[in-house]
Amino acid sequence: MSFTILKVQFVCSGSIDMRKSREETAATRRKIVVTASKEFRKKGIAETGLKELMLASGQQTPGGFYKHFGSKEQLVTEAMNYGFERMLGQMEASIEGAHPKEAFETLICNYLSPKHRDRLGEACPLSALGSELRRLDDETGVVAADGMKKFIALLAEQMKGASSEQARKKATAVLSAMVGAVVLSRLAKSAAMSNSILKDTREFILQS
Amino acid sequence: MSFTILKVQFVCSGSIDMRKSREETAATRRKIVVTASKEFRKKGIAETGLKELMLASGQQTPGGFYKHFGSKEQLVTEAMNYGFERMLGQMEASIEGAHPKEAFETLICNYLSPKHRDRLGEACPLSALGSELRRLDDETGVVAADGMKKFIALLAEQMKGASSEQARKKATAVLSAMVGAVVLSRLAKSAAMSNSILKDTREFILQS
DNA sequence: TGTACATCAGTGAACGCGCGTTCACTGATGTAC
DNA sequence: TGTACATCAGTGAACGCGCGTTCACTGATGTAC
Repeated sequence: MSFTILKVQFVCSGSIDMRKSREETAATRRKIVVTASKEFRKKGIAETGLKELMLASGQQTPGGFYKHFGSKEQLVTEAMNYGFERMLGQMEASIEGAHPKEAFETLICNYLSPKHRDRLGEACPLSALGSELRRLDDETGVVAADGMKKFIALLAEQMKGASSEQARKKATAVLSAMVGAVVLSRLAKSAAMSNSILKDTREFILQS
Repeated sequence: MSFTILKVQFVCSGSIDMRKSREETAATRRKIVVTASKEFRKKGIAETGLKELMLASGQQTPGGFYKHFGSKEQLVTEAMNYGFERMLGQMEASIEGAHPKEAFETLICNYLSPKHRDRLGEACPLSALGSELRRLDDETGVVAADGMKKFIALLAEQMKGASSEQARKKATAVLSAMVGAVVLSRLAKSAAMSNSILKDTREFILQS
């Protein structure tokens, strides 16, 4: 048996190590995007400060932020992009190999679930940030609009019975109901009301 | 013919009149609530400053704000209350005397219209502020949740064919689709896409 | 492979700015006689 | 009804605070020889 010690690093209380390896730098950048993506969805974009974000990403001070991004706006764009790709990726994974009808039901039931409602950090950006998205800069707006289009396309693909035009129209309305229901369920003041918004909308869509 | 001049007031460039009559004071307060209600919906709550709000309400400085309200939060609560009452009042007025089926269609078509989408200052607070509402203080949250409940009840009333329980369930899902569609239509980057979101959702609801 | 030096990720303090809020002041309104 | 005085809506400047952003500095990493 043989061990090769590539690197031994002692990290003390204060700031010891300065410049990081390229690998570590890339990891830090990724960490910031992922953390931002979650925090923005949880607390809102304007309400999430860069200092807080850097601390949550394992940094000790906010100053290093601008070694990775040109501005907060740029991070918002990247975080939004990551959020949509992550969500769409998970949705695609959840229906891999399933038949269209079953796949459609899986997508709707996962989206309209208490779990999705409650796990804001991992939630769909459309429902988590909905009304805020229209006020972001152009580039981020395009990212959000593209995410929405891809989501509609994913839903439409599971409607093999209908023509592609009919499928797109129904998928559009279904996504509207999904997003609205999750937004409203997070607004409800009682658990019963909140759950029933999800359930009523689920049944409405699946019976249509 | 006789004229009775009750009051002649010369308003010059600077600040001339100090203390206002009770009537004027009440008018100022009302103006602030109405202005806030519109600006919050247009630009977001965190993004709308008190100084800006006071200027838009005809005041010269922000200092007088606290003669009317204890805090910005209190104004948010009142503005939200006003916004919901106004919207629900207009909706009820729009279907006065109509038969249920026709009334239902009128509500859906007005809500899912380009006019409603574009006139943010007069829009439904649920679609204008949607995802922001869940982060407001408790009192405002209750106002929003009550507004949502009243909206569902108004929709349910127009479904005389179904049992009251069935009506409530369908109304809940229909409101979800309405709110979601308007949020998404404001996110779309092309007019065609935006209009089709409204149209597709309108047809989906009315065919259900 | 070993040494000398440039690079640059992260630190920590500072910057200007606009926010919500406070306050001394003003003077017409409203009240008491 | 007329006069004297207290009230208080609105003014305008100031407050502390946290924000996004900048910058001189540090020292391990990565590069050149």
